[in-house]
Amino acid sequence: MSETSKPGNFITQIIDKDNESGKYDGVVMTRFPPEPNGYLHIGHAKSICLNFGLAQRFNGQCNLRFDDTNPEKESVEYIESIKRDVEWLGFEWKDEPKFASDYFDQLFDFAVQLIQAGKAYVCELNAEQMREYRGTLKEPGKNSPYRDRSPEENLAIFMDMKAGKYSDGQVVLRAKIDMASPNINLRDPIIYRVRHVHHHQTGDKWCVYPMYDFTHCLSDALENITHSVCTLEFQDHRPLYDWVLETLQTAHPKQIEFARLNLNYTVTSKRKLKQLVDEKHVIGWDDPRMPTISGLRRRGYTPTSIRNFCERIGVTKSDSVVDMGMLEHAIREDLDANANRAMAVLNPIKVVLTNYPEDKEEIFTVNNHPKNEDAGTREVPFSKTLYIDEADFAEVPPRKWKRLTLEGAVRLRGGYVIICDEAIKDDAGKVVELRCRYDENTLGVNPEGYKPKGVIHWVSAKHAVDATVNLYDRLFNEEAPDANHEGKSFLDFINAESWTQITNAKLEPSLLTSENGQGFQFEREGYFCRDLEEQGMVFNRTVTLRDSWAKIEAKGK
RNA sequence: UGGGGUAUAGCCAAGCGGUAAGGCAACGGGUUUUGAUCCCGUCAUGCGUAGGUUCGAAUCCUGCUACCCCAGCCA
Repeated sequence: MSETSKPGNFITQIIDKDNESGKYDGVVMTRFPPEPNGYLHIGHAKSICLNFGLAQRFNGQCNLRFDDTNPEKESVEYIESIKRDVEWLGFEWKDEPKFASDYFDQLFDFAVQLIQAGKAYVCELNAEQMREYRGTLKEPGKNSPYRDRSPEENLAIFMDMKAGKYSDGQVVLRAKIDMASPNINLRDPIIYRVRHVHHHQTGDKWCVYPMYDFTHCLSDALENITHSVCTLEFQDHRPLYDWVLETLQTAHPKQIEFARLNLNYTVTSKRKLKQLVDEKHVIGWDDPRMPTISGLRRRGYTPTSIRNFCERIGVTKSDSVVDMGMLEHAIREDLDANANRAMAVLNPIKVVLTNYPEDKEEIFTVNNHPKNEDAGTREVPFSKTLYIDEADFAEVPPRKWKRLTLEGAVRLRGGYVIICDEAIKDDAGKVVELRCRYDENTLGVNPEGYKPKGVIHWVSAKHAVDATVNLYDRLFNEEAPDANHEGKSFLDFINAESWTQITNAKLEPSLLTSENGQGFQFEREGYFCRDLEEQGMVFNRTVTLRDSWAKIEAKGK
């Protein structure tokens, strides 16, 4: 049995069985094999956690392998981002990253072997003819007229293909399997095509490139992978995976498929994410609203939270849609336990303490974390003029209101109790300033026989640090933006309010020394992180706090 | 009768013939200088459906239904 307390899944059960039968001598080898044609997203995180997690659990190792057989769509930018994201998630791949293109020579030799064994042939049908000959889902295909060429002739042409004597699309190499197979993948699948394009790793060495089905299984075999874990849509490819390895008599990893991650209120398809970037619906792959690893990182998600999330959603073969609330829970859980608290006023309104001396200043020492004393304390300056949030004052308070109101008292977090005497309004009737009194006997203690119901956050006006704060919300206002909505594309469901920028937020001065990427809880507001890229005071809202007041308020109406 | 898969609560998910774990969400209540956290409690006589086998079935058998994937020289 596996030696870990972490919950298993159907794959760990399979490996447990393999180990019991001594099938792999107990040495488990997995791999994470992205094509470098985009940035990694939360769905990849599931696969990464699974593959690297399996290796850890069974004292094995996991390779990072770039499945780079279609160079037109790929780039080194993507390769670099993928390495960075896997590392950031906290995983270590075995040795150097691998590339399917590292094996192009060997793959070519394997193809030659197939030709010599009469198991592959060069076909000159064009794409359209190929489709016709393939048959349909319900009807068998028919043999290509080129199917019975001699191995000698096939080999000669294949060599010419490699030598560049054919143009793109003119000829392909096909495995000779069964055109009548009910599994379309077995109807003489193409294993090599001619593509006169530059490759980011091999340059201009090749003008023939192997297809996924031929490459993947052999790459796995060459790397001595024991368990090749992939997503459900490859189930139908497994017979082909097995056919290639059996025919070529190589090592034979076991392909196991699991259900890919779907999250509601977002999209997790590289194609759609790329479209969002290319058409500038977002500012880039790392836009904090994107479900990409880099977007989540910039949003303030931690590696721990993403790993916990992946562990919690489980691994099965049933299609499912995980609630975004699960992901949000994971980051709240981590940040609540580990992020320092700070005060930030997002929509400031001025408060003047009429009975507080004009030039007086005090410094309050405040705990950085309500439970974790090791987090230490910080100093928060106090003075006669403060900012509080607009939302924390109501001239006519609703039912169950606990915040500031005319003639009402409220505690300033970490400071005094204040009472509001007057609300000054502008010509439009909007409250622009509050005149309040403070109770000098309430610092750290409650007034005799009385306890204010509410506590609000604040910042000393004189000491406040101006900041830009980005408030993010879900990118789509439809649960299943990719589902079939007649005549509508997922772009039609982009949430216009997914990004709100506040440029006049007031922060407590301790935040001046924060670092890029550092996460905080702005008390009573949510979790925020200092933006990774911007040099100034720019904070991104990672996620709001749970808000039971919103529910009470909604009920009252 | 193309082939391959999957069905357990609003969502995710354990379960592997012995009488439905856990998490998220939701809903009550308690603590609280964050309407946060935390704590306590409620939430499937029911496992897609209809039969069958069995002392006993979510688990085994049979039939049905729904949903997902496959006809790229993409992965």
